Amino acid sequence: MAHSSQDRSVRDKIIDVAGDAFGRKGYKATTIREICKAAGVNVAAINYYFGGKTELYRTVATDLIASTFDRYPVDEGVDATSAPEQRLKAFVRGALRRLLSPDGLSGYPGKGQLVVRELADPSPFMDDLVDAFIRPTAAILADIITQLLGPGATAQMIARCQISVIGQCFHYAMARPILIRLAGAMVADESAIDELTDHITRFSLAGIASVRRYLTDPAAEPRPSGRPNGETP
Amino acid sequence: MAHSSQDRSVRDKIIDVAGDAFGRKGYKATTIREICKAAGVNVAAINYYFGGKTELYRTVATDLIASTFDRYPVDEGVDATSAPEQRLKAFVRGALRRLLSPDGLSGYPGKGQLVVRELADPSPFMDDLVDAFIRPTAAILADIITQLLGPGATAQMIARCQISVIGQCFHYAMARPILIRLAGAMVADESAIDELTDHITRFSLAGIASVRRYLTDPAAEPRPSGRPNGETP
DNA sequence: GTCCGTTTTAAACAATTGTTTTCCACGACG
DNA sequence: CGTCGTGGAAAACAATTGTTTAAAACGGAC
Repeated sequence: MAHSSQDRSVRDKIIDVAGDAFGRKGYKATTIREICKAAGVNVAAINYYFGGKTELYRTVATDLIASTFDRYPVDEGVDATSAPEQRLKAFVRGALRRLLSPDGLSGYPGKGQLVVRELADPSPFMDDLVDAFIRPTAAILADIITQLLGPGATAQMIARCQISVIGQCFHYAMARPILIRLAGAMVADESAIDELTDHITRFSLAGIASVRRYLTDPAAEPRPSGRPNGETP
Repeated sequence: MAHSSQDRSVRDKIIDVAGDAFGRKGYKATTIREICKAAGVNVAAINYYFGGKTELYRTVATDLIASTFDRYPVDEGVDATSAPEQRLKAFVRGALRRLLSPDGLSGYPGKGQLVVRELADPSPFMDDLVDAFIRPTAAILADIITQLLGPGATAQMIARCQISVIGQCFHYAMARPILIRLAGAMVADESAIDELTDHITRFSLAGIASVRRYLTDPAAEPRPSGRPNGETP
């Protein structure tokens, strides 16, 4: 029987190396010879173990996303009975961890870029990934925002707030090449992620509250930002 | 003398077709034979007119971004003397137009995807593009946000608010494959862009105001969102 | 009409790609 | 010992790549 016992070392080594290569250069630009050279195995090994380059990529991508969601759960232990503000904060922190942690989905340079590439150039099995990981995650965020917006919120309002929240998180991962050029190296240790979490949560809670006010009273548009010194004329 | 008069038709045809191809499949996966076939020219034409595949790509990418920024200016005619709220709204609308307009930077499917790819896999000349287009744009947004935050805002605060604003805009372009799968087809006509502009501006003005309040009084954290019925106990 | 530079064409080129085939090593089991 | 099957290695394979070459077609100037 094939693929037993210590095959794992070879198989896993290939997956590990391939993740880095696919992440750094993309599917098409990555050659199996380059992967095999880095992994110290023969070119035939990939067809032997995975059946082809395409299947190897599917394995790598699925493994990477699954393990990342496993390591950084969506709700971070804050369940649906908590206050929505707490849940939002946990959600944001989880998203940032998945995206920005050195071992996460946008680790740079390396396998994390694979997810960004997947967005720019979806694989044939993008639908499976969306169903398995994105859709449940989006549902949780929708639930949180629905609570924050209160009754009367339209589906469109909820969707837009969802994107406003998740877009802030994603941008750090998606636009990393730009951000690095604009502001220098990005650090993503635990404390940096915590600070970003605070900012995005604060920003988003206020944004959602503003949308809620608009929902309640569409006539009253937000005032020109709070006065610096709280004197009211 | 080379490249005179009606060369433009051939050259422009190649640029047009190549933009679509590079956008749809990426640089590496796009073959010059495929471009030439679609353009109805010989394979040698690309080396003749552009000097090679790489230079063709550089031409296509630069042309695309430059023409888009030309068509949709950053400030949309609202200059630095206007109220920062107005300027922010104009900035957001401009960004959304550049990104989402059918002839814009993320037209789908087609040449627009090229910009998203550029972020996932920066070309050697990404630096030039950042200097020419991104940096000035970011500076304008930074100026607006600085005004909104008032005196005392740190560079880090400004930068984070910048990303919070632009991240909301970019997400519609970057995550389009996901958004389509989650919510169905995306429309991006003028009225849809206007509605998005209103949402993002409202959301962001409240977010920035909240950061400003935190700047003034770090102890007072935002309350758990406004009460549905304005009764105060 | 003739000439000359420009443009276009078809063919060939060398390099690289993913995949397949063929062969060798080696340990288990009868 | 012999046999067989599994895991791995080199080589060969067919297809495709970007690029170059060399010759033909074109179009105005004189």
